[in-house]
Amino acid sequence: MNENVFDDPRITAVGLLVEAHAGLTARFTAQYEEHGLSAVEFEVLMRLARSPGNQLRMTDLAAQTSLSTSGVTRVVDRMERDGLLRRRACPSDRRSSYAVVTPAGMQRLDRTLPGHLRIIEQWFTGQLEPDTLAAMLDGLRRVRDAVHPGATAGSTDQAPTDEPAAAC
Amino acid sequence: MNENVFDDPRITAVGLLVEAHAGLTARFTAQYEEHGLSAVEFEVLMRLARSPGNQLRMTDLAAQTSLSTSGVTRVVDRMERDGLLRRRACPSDRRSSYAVVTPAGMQRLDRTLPGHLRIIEQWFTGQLEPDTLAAMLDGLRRVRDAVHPGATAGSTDQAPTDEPAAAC
DNA sequence: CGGGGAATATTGCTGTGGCTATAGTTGCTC
DNA sequence: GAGCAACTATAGCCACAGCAATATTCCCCG
Repeated sequence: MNENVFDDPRITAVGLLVEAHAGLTARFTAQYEEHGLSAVEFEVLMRLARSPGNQLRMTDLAAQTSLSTSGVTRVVDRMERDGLLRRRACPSDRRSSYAVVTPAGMQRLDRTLPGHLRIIEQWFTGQLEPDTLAAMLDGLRRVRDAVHPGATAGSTDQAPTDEPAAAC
Repeated sequence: MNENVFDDPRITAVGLLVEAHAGLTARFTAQYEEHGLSAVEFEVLMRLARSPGNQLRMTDLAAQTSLSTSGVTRVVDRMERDGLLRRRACPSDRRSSYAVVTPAGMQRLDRTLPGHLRIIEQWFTGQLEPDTLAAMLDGLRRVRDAVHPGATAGSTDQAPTDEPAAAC
């Protein structure tokens, strides 16, 4: 039934997009692993490094990545074992703990980023105008927020959004 | 060390892109699962449905998706159990077996595609000109081929590329 | 106070997928 | 024709991540 749906050019576009998406994922993953990182580890490292003090509470880290809280627990376990991260208790709330990037972690990230940039340049150069790229990233971000809210700002109703809560 | 790398606008762009990429993946995955499919299951279904006879050898299916051959074995196991696919022995080569989409599988794909198209439209509409989209998809495909060759054509040196080898 | 509900991190269980070994098949060479 | 290398699919073992349950801590309302 419905044998020729795929002659529809829109369906072909879906195929191309899925294929392209898978290809980009594979490319990124390969580049991460050249530097001994998995995709989620890179994501974690980048999120932490973009945060004040290079640290984030476990819950916030989960909200800002594609991981669940239990996933964050285990990734941080591994990365702590590998010396890229360090756990730090929050003195003002003994439930919370912070994941902090170690110097080794920052160094690893620094080593990984140039190749990453190279992929992106090689990918976009001559294909998109900067304005179009900006618009596309905005569109993507909006789509993302519709599904995974709280990625760009603090996620909980507590307020470590600006400052990590005093000495925390 | 190197505390302020992330003030570099290029680094910000990397962050946005990674975030956008993760967001798009999450959006797609959520839509797949609305219809009881995982991302790889959708990929498999689409690949098979785009192939002549709605079928593909296990090896070729692996080459055209982001899965290994053992991964394909297990996904086909599940989808066969769910009635979306069917295994079919190849009479001319008793090593090979085909995965064929069942009517139920085609129906499932047909039900999933409209929502998928809706996401893509909602995502691109007003953001990109058709020419730019085409150029970007081409660029993505080139990047993909550099890492995961053999995705768009037959992958082995045998020749089921045009016709499924006689009665196969 | 103090008790109940919310929040936080972790652990057990399960499902999934990659890598490697394995068994069966094919084709090529001598 | 026999032997051998390549190919195909699968099974075993491992790593990884989500969901649900759990323990601890916090906060608020009485």
